[in-house]
Amino acid sequence: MARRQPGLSERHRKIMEFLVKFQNTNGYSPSIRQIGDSINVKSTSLVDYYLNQLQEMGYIERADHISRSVRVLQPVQPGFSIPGKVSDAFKNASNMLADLVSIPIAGRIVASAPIPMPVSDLNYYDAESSVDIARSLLPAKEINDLFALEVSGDSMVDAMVNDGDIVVMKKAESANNGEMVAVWMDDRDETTLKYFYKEAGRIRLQPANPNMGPIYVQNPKSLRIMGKVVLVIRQIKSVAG
Amino acid sequence: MARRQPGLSERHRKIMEFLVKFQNTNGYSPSIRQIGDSINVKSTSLVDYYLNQLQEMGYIERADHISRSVRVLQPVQPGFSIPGKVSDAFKNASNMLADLVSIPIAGRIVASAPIPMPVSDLNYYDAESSVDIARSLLPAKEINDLFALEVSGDSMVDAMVNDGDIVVMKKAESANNGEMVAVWMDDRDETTLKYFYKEAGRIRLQPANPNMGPIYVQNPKSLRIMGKVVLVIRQIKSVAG
DNA sequence: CTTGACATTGAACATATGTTCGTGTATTAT
DNA sequence: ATAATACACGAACATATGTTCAATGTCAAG
Repeated sequence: MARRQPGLSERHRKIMEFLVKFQNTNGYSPSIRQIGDSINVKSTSLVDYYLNQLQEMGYIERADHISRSVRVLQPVQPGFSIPGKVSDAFKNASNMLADLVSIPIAGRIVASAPIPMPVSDLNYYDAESSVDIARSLLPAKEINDLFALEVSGDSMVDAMVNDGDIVVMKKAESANNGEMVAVWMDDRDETTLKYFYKEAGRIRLQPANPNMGPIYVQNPKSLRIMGKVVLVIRQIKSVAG
Repeated sequence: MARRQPGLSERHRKIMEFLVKFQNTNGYSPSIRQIGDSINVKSTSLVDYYLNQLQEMGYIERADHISRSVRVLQPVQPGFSIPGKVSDAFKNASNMLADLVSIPIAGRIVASAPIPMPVSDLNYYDAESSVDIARSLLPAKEINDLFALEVSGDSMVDAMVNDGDIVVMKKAESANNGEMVAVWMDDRDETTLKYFYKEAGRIRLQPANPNMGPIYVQNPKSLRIMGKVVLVIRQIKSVAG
């Protein structure tokens, strides 16, 4: 069977090069078909195929169903590798541009109420307030579906989260083992932040604070996952008891 | 007949602001309808109308019939307008410099050892490792003397700081009441993070966790303040018990 | 040679998105 | 008031653009 070489093929490189060039020239990204033209491929599906690969390899990022949403994350070194200085400069240039991500603060998170979700699926942008985060602090991909909440009250201390902290989360309705999630528990009528573990016949919610015991939930339906926690930020502003 | 005010209306400003923000967040431009949403306008034609005006005034540029092709040419200054050159300089300066601050990670912070301080006073910029922080997250002034430490072990849980967290601190040998400091306590032989309060005849060290009691230190000399804590960052990487 | 993973094609499809147009409502100069 | 201009709405439209699928080609390992 045919094996694919690891890394980038010639086509991959050409696409990356084209993306950068096009973006540089026009200020926006090319469409699938335009990318196809650049490598003499007439079928859009093949381009899609390549783009998916590039995305999986972390070179680009794109938003589903959104026109011209391809972004170059990682510049590709042309052909061979270029000695240090030059490629460093390259890298910096691209860093400068893409490094800040602005995340809307959707509201406050309190133990006694479900968490507010950003209005509509879209990245709604009602000024309001937002936090700027360096992209390097975020888990690489998927900058979409991120939103932030400000923690209100001391009820999350067992999650190692304090009053005033800012929690950056990603929208989600399910979670994998070991991920920290914001969940609403029907039977307790409260929202908490816990590490999520699906075990035989039950779900274990483990507090971040290693000194505290887990909570077990037998009925998965009494649990509503609101999102995955991605980042917690605490700005010390000289306060506290 | 109705005359239009020269310059930008409130809506124009909002649109410009939205364009920049959206572009910053998503890496591509918004669609006409998304722009509409941002200013609570349901008709796409009106947005088109505004965009044409902005284009004529030279603030943006767009390509006919091409999705999400709006580019911001000239940033809008809040309030009044600043003459050309100056605002250009402004733009560049604020974009390139003001946004990101790179802070060196000086080492690890453990309860059982004094904290490592950055070599030499200079903000040495030697690869090693560093964290990028949006300037907006830092207490405005004095970006100098900042350094970061990675927390090792669970010994800081009563400071609401967990294993793996990154603590950004500012060099200091004294502190004001209410500031969170990293201190080395001679008699206990350990480093901790606590809120600092100088009281009559003693010093009170208050843990961040509101459920825990303070520590009192009678002899100020047995206490060495290493720095003030400015920011705590926790990246959730899907782990834990 | 056969097989199965990879590569490619072309076409159909769904919808996201810019454009146009007819109409309606303010605002203000004359 | 009248008229001209600016602002606003929403629907209809055309098409630009991403997605999907079935079919076919390719090539190296078994």
